[in-house]
Amino acid sequence: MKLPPLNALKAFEAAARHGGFIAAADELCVTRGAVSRHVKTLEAHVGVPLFRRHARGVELTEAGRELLPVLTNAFGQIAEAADRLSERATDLRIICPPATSIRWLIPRLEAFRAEHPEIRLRLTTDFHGGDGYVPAEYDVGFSFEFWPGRHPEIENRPLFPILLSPACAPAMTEGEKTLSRPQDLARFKLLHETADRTDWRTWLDAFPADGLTAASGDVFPNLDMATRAAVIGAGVVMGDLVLCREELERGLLRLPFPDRICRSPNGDISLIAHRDKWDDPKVRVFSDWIHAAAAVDRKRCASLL
Amino acid sequence: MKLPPLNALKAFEAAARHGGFIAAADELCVTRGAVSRHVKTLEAHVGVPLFRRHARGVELTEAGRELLPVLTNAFGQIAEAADRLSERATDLRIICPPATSIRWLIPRLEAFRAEHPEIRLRLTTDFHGGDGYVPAEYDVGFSFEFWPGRHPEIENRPLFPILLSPACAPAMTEGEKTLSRPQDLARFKLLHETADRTDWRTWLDAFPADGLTAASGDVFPNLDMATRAAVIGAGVVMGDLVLCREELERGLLRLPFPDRICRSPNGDISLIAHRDKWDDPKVRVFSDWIHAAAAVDRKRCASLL
DNA sequence: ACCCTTGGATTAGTTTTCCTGATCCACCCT
DNA sequence: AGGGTGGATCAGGAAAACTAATCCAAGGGT
Repeated sequence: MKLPPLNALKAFEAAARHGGFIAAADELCVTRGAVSRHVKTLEAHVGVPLFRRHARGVELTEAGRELLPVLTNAFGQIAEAADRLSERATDLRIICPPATSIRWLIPRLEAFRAEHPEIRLRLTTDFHGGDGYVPAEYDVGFSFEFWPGRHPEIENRPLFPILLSPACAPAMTEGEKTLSRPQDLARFKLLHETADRTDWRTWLDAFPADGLTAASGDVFPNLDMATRAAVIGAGVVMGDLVLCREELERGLLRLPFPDRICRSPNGDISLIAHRDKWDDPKVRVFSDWIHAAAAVDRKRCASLL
Repeated sequence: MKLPPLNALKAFEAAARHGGFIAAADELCVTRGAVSRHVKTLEAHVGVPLFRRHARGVELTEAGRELLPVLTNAFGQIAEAADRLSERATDLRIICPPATSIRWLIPRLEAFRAEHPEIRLRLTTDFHGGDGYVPAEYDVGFSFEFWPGRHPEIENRPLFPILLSPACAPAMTEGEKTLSRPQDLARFKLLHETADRTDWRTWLDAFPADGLTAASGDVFPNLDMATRAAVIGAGVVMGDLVLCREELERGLLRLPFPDRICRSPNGDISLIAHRDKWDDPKVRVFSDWIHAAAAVDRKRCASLL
């Protein structure tokens, strides 16, 4: 199991692949003499000739023909792995859940790209898989501040709070059958961002309403879609005041109970990353930039409570 | 697809596998400083740290953990291929058909081994496959001098002639129903070394006997077994005078027609090898030795005709 | 038959890489 | 606090790889 000189192997592989020493020398940016010597070294090491020399070019021997594919394959795998690693150095891989991504992150990313063109962003808009954020696949993620069972080596840095209050289309708060008291909610469809209905449960825990539970209503795959459903009058969503700010400002959604705002028990929306990742310069740049952007929302939230 | 420095990769692989630079340095027979430098070179090349340095030893980063198995696998494949090539340098791979092997080659090989302990022989006793002698698998082979469809790059070097004459157990040539004239063969079972019965057809072409054809008789997988069947009185084999010489001398077989000896149309038993193989020193040594051994039989044959 | 081109081998001398050995440093363990 | 372990660093020297020039053998073209 003693490995031949690796550079000689590389030279042979190039020569065999090209069918000539000159072409190989060209690829390796050396002279043909260097290739010739490398091949000779390798032949001396394994003890069998790998090329049959003719006046006009070389031809692989049986032994050489056996060796070539192994080397081409091995070097290919190595090059591929090295490339993947290099991508880590330049690319910043981000994972962000749908609503936060489409409503908060993406609108801000263009400015980041303009300021830091040297960092190539690769955003995945999705929930974290069953195992949560995986350091091997993503450099940073957006998630809750608190999450049961999160790996202890993963650190989070809070961005802005999650403020919850029911939100609905303006038409619902007008006319006869208006939505003005919590009890009125029983007459409307509740819109849930998850099947477990934690959104409404949390709010109803903070502000109980007679006989009202979170059990009823329609379920959506994420908060963005539940919010959009509320905009088109399908029901009342448990709005995230940061993420649905635009609809509130444009009058597409209204808060029927603006003094009944509670915070998610999962804490703030946060940047999460493996302990070591924070030392990575591109992660530091991104984190700093994102925190500056989030500071605006954080201040807005403080004025709401 | 630019490959990192290969020696740095090797150093990293050893360090990662051992979990420490000192152990790696030990394996590579260098100092730990050298390993440290190699790893640093590699890290600079791919742009990401591969080890997390602690006061007490190192630990792979996510990136390093991704790279290690690729390298271990790639180097393993290379080492394996290199080993196989090295075996070609020291081993002499021979293929020889059964009768020639057991009756001629093997009895002589022990002497060769004693004279040339530096050459490791690997003998395969079998017929050549459908494609004939394959240079990729065997250095030299024993075969007929002439063989239709043999690759033109394969050269043969004749060893000794194939002399054919019927042979049978002594009892058959004695007593009443004796085997003394060719016509008497009709009363005995013919023993064939192949299903196509070329052995007897060849001899009957040379020495026709009234109404006698090679169509009848028992078939054996090879000449050795057909000859052994003749010794125990199962019938008359078309004996190869070189290969059944021992039985003839010990009186276990007799030639009922000692003046009716013909040569095989396939020419002599020969050493065959790919054109280039003959330049290989160990092939040359073997070939010279075998030809010297065959010269004895060649001379004996000359006196028989 | 001649020359010319092509492609590899060889070699002396230089550049580059690699390694050593010493020293330094950080931390753990007692 | 101090000894021990494991890695980082650096100057100097050994080893390797490379270049450039030259040589050589075999086709191909005229």
